[in-house]
Parts: sequence; C-alpha cells; structure tokens
Amino acid sequence: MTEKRRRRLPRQVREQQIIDVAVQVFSKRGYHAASVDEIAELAGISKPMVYLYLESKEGLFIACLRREAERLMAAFHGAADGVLTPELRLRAGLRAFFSFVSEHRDGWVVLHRHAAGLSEAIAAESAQARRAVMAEVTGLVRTGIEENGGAARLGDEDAEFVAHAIVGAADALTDWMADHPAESPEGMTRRLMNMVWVGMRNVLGGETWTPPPPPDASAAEG
Amino acid sequence: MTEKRRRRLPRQVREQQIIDVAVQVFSKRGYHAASVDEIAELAGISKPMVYLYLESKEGLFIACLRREAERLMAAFHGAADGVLTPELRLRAGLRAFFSFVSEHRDGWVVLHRHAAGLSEAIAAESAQARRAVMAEVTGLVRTGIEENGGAARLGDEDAEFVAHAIVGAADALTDWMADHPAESPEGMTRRLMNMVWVGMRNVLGGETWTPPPPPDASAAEG
DNA sequence: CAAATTTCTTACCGGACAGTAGACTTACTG
DNA sequence: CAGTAAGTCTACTGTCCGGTAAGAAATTTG
Repeated sequence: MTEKRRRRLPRQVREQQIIDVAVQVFSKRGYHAASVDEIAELAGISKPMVYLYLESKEGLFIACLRREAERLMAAFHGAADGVLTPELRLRAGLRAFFSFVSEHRDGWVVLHRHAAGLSEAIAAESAQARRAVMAEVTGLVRTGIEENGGAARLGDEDAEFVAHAIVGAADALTDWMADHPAESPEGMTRRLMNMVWVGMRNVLGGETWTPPPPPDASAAEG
Repeated sequence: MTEKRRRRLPRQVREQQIIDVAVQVFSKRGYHAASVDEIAELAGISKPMVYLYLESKEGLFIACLRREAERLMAAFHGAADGVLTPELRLRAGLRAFFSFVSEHRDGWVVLHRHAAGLSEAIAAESAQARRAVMAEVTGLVRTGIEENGGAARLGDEDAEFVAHAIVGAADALTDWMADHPAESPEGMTRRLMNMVWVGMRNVLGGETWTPPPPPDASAAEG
C-alpha cells in the first residue's frame, strides 16, 4: 500500500538504480543467494525489467563489477595524479582506497570477495579488475624501491610480494575499520604506511630479519 | 559400470569421508552453488546418508568449518608451543599458517572466504574461528611490543591493527603462493617477517613515517 | 486525439535442489 | 541359520528461482 505510484523513468536512470540495488543485495547475500526478484522489488520495479535492461543475472552482476571497478580505479588514479614522489603516491593511493571502501563498502565486497568460483565471464571480469589494482600497487612499490636504490636487492618478485601483502592488509583492515568508526581513512593510511614503509626502507638499507640464535633452548640447560 | 560395489563402512569413517569431499566442493563452488547431491556422489554414497549423519546442508557446512578450524588452531598451537621469544613465536605461527594453507588450501578457503553472509549459525561458527585466530596473532604482536618496551607508544588498538594487517597480508599471500609453487612456507614467512617485523622494530624505536614536506609543490615555484 | 514508442506488469514455465519416506542389504550376534 | 541392528538405496515432494510470453499503461510525436 505504500504509494503504488511508480513513475516511469528513462532507461539510463532505471539501469543505474537497478545496479545500485544489485550491488547492495549481492554484497549482503552473495551471488547465488541473491534473487533477482528481491533486487527488482527493492529497485521498485518488476523482474522482467531487470532482464530487459541487463540481459541475465550474470549480466547484472558483471555490470555491478564493472561499475564498481571503474569507480575504484578512478579514485585511485585521481588521488595519485599530481603526486610526484613514490612514497607519497603510495600514500595517496592507500588513502583513496580506504576512502573508497568506507564510502562504497558494498561495492568493494562485491568486487573483491564474492566474485570467486562463479561463471567464466564473471571470473574473467573480476580477475581483470584485480589485476589492474595489483599492477597499480606493484608499480608504486617498484618505483619506490628503485628510487631508494634497492634494485639490486629486490626483484620483480619481491615487488609483487610486497604489493600483495599491502593490498591484503588493506583489505583486511577494511573490516577493522568497520568496527572502529572513529578511524578516518587518513588515520588508517598513516598507520599502514608506518607499518610497511618504515620496514621497507630499512630492509632496503640492509636491515633484514633473521631468526636470532636460540638463547637457551637447544642444548644448554637440560 | 565403474564397480558398483560399495563397501559398507562404519559411521565414523563415512562421516569423515563426507566432510573431506564437502570441504573440496564447498571450497570450489561456494555454499549455495554446492549441491548435496554432488557431495554425496563424490563421497561414493547417496544423499540420504549425508542427511542421516550430518542433519542438514547447514550442519554439513558447520562440520566442515569446525574441523578445519580445529586443524588450523592445532597447527598454530603446535608450532608455537615450545618457542620462547615473541618474535620467534610469531615466526612459527606464520610458518604454520602458510604450511596449513598450502596443504589444506580448500579448508582455508571454506573457512575464511565462503562463510560470510550465510545463516546465523554459520556466521557464528565462522566468526568464532576468526576471532580465535585474531586473538592468537594479536597476543603475539602485543607481547612482542611489550618486550620491546613499546607499551607506552602502542596500545591495544595498535596491536589489533597490526594483527589484522598481518593476517590479511598472509591471507592475500596465499594466492600469490599458489602462483609461485617454488615458494616454500619458510620462504614466505621469512619475506613477511622481513617486511613486518623490521618495520615494527623501528617504529617502536621511534622511527615513524610522516609525509615529507613537499619539495616544490605547494608555494615555491608558481 | 491517434499512432508509435517506451516503460512496465501479471502470470506463468521448467529445472534444480534441499530434504524425506520407506524399503532393501550387508554384517554382526546368538 | 534366524534375528537384529547398522548401513545404504531408489524414488519422491515441495519450493525456490532464473527466465519468458504477452500485453497494459504512460509518454512522446504527428
């Protein structure tokens, strides 16, 4: 009874509405548990509209994937744009990432966590988005390494390793951030930079971690 | 035709077989896309057996969750058991984690990646497992901090932050590890310790990262 | 206002799948 | 070799859901 008057809207607008809702529902329930009926209802229309505009459930999901990936990459690029030094670019990128996630949490969840093990087309789309992000971060890390003269010490593999670790940490910290609303994206970034960059700087300087010799364990006392 | 002779097996054994297969299938397909029929067939029995022994699909999933969580925590504890210093315990824990994941990749995936957004019971079980792991790592980080005299500088929140970052990094690195079969759990551990612990050591020593003043950007040249 | 176009709906189909009823079969036990 | 208990199966039900057919209402256009 809640005001059955549904105004007709041009396709462009409806399509975005549908995608908006779909991102929320996919994020909350996961691909399979999300029903097109529910998405349609929350979008204020009926199911055939979804199929008319987005072809299929898979098509709808891919549209979500694409839009959120675009948004994230845009935020990423926009943030690091005029920034010159590698460490500041990494900082800017991380801050953009945390901002994006705190403002588009659903989008990030759909993009990153629910896209595994689905159809070939979805896997491809999602893998591409992932690869784009990783390439971005790997680039930042690599230039950072090179500018600090560590080329001899760290190779491509190491840059990749570090990039994966940073992205994984940032992703996990997303959950932590959700439990600590007082934390700003800036604060998160500062903390993570503190943790990672200082370590890298010193590793590049030659300070490595090696297991210290056991002080009293192996053959001293017993 | 493929040898229809199914030997009868005692409940205990069948139950484990079912769970073994279920972990694989759940990991590959996710909870909703996994069908009990497929699990039963791969386990070499028929569907009613699954229901007889595990109650429901949800019960089956929870059984998987529980068993894999137990295995992981056991590996974790076993590894860090006789190890005395905090940094070595963290090292041992990480190595155990990487070993576990490379040997029980399916289990880890089920445990960590597919358990979100499902029923209340599943969410509870999975959250508990997660919390146990986080508590473990947070403890290692905290003792590490305290032993290095950083208590004044880093509080509970910081230990939690670092723990989340480490676990997230480790999780993401399992993907990287899957693409680099030459990497041993030991190598992964050394790399990650290098990245994290050296950084922490120096942050504790007072070396923080602050955005360097812009060399020429803000108000110098224009 | 009538024709044409676009937006939108109701009502249905077919398949997949969680869960069950009830009987059959092998293996112990005496 | 009966009797019993544990293991197992075939065959079914009801439901949920992706997808579609066929047409009704609004909006634009002549």
